[in-house]
Amino acid sequence: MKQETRKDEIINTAAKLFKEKGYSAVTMRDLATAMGIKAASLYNHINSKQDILKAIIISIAEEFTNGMETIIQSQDSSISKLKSVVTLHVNITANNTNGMASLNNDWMHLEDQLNYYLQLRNDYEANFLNIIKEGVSSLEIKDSNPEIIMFSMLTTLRSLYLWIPKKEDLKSNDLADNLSEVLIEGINK
Amino acid sequence: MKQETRKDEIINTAAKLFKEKGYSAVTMRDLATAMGIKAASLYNHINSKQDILKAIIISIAEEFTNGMETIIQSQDSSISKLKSVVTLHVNITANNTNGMASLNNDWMHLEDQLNYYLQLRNDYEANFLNIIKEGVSSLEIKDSNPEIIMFSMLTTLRSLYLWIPKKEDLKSNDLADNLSEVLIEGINK
DNA sequence: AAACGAAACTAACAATTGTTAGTTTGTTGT
DNA sequence: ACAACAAACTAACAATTGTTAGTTTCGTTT
Repeated sequence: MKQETRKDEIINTAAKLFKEKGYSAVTMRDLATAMGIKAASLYNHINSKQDILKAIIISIAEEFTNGMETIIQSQDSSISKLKSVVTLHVNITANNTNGMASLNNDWMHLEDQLNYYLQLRNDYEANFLNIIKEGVSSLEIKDSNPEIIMFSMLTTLRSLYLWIPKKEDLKSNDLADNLSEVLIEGINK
Repeated sequence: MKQETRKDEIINTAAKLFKEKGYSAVTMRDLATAMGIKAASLYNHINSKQDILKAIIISIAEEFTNGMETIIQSQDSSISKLKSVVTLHVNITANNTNGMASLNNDWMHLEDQLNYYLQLRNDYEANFLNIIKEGVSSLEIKDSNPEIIMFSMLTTLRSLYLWIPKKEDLKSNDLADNLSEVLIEGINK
């Protein structure tokens, strides 16, 4: 663990506030109050409000990109790859619940980095969809509409940030296993 | 179809803008420009920005409450009830895609009506969970964690507003059927 | 023609926004 | 004791916010 700088504290506090009210509704004075300082003091550590959002979102988006890269390069079966994707989401979300809220809800308020973010997201979804299509080809996965399958899985995974904090008792591994079971095997007996 | 009043036009336009940038980031001047008038003119038709949000969210929330009421009073099997819930979400979302975005993302900016909204949502989720638990009891549904099942289904259904506009070709009935299949039967062959 | 009402307008307001400039405080290493 | 530096402060700014007051426009009804 690297030691947390004052800048990191600000970014983490901001992520928490952004989760509660969204980027636009959080003022620099709100953030300063939460830090126990005055708004102007924040600028000793950060360049702008926008820079905070950028720091929160882009780092997580790149984590997903890197994780997906590893998964598609593996020689696992499609089902096994999908389970890895579930684990990837559970792990990243468990490590940065608040940041995931910004990624999900405030990405459209990115300015300079918006196109870069969208490119990462599009690539990620294309890779996700490919895993499913390969699974259909290799007869591992039912021949349903692959986009519906991806949509269903991805939206569930994207909403984990809302759910993980309520279930602290449930270990990450257990959650990933249970989720994989529900998403892949279904619920019908 | 009742004929659309000017007030309705404003509310619908607002819902569209709220979907794109969120309630807090949309100004009354943005809304006025989208309507082709000046900001002050909006107040001939609505009382406040907050009232617009209220009008969007509460009516949809009550639609869900009423729909759920009908479902739990039926004598259908648990699986059949779940399929009805899927259909309920698909229909309401298809009818008011933009409003669903506000319901999902901007409910926390409700002021006077926040507690009422939260009560409706809690009751809805409790009913949803009960259907699943009854299905487990009656051996219709696998004995997985019922909360994980609900979480997975509900977050997928809540995200439909993002997805339906992209798939105009897919008919509502087909979408509901496909989604039920994926959510209930799983994807594993 | 007169009156009415719906719906737009101009002009302004008080409050809040993100941010900057310049200054003070307190700790740390020499 | 002193210099250096990180990190806080006060005070202010220009722009933007939701909203109000009062007025004008114009088609419909009397």
